[in-house]
Amino acid sequence: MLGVKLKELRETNGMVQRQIAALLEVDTAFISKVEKEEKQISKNHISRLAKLFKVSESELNSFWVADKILALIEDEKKENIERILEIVSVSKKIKIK
Amino acid sequence: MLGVKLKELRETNGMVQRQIAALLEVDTAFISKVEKEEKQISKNHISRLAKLFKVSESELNSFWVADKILALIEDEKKENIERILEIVSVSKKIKIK
DNA sequence: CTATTTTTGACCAAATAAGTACAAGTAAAT
DNA sequence: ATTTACTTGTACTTATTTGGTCAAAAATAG
Repeated sequence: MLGVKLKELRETNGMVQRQIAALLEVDTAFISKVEKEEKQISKNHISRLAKLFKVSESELNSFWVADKILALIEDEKKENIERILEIVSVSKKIKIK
Repeated sequence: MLGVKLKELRETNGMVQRQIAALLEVDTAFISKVEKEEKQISKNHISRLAKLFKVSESELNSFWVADKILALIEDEKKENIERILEIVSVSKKIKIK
């Protein structure tokens, strides 16, 4: 989710992975894996990326957390996921669209 | 969530922590912390607990995963949690009650 | 062709999470 | 009142995960 989004943002801004890597002070190989959703960036990179691409930091952050959740539930059956999200939303008193 | 549930199950079955600890082959102190939600049991203990208490394994498992998710989102603002769960449910094509 | 960008796989270090050790506390039973 | 069974707090160890590197291979562009 976030990886693909970051790749889109990078490309619409006409940048190459090396430039993103330089900004975050990480290896380009790592950026490649992030964009292919093989690895996740650490949370503290998000604000820099949001500033770079001029997008909402909390929106990027929401995708970051969503990715973590998706990793947690990836082996669960659909019916169980429904139940899990119900437990979470009830516990947090939240209604989901 | 799960810790409290396990404590209730243990008590309605008239058992003490030491017995649960013996079943899972862990320290009794650890069980105490699990019930106080200070630690989480590892996922592979769940089937043994489900059998012991004769409850649905997938229901216990759902609470286990929900606990993980709750830990992930505990610092997020309510509005962001709504957004995050929306992203997850859309991505998994799920409708939440 | 060759130079640059992206991808891959094996590996590593630091952080986090699961679990332990043990002392000390509580409550009940004898 | 003291033994016994059970629970909790703090601090420690161990296992697992995760964020990241390095070198080399594969695409892509010029």
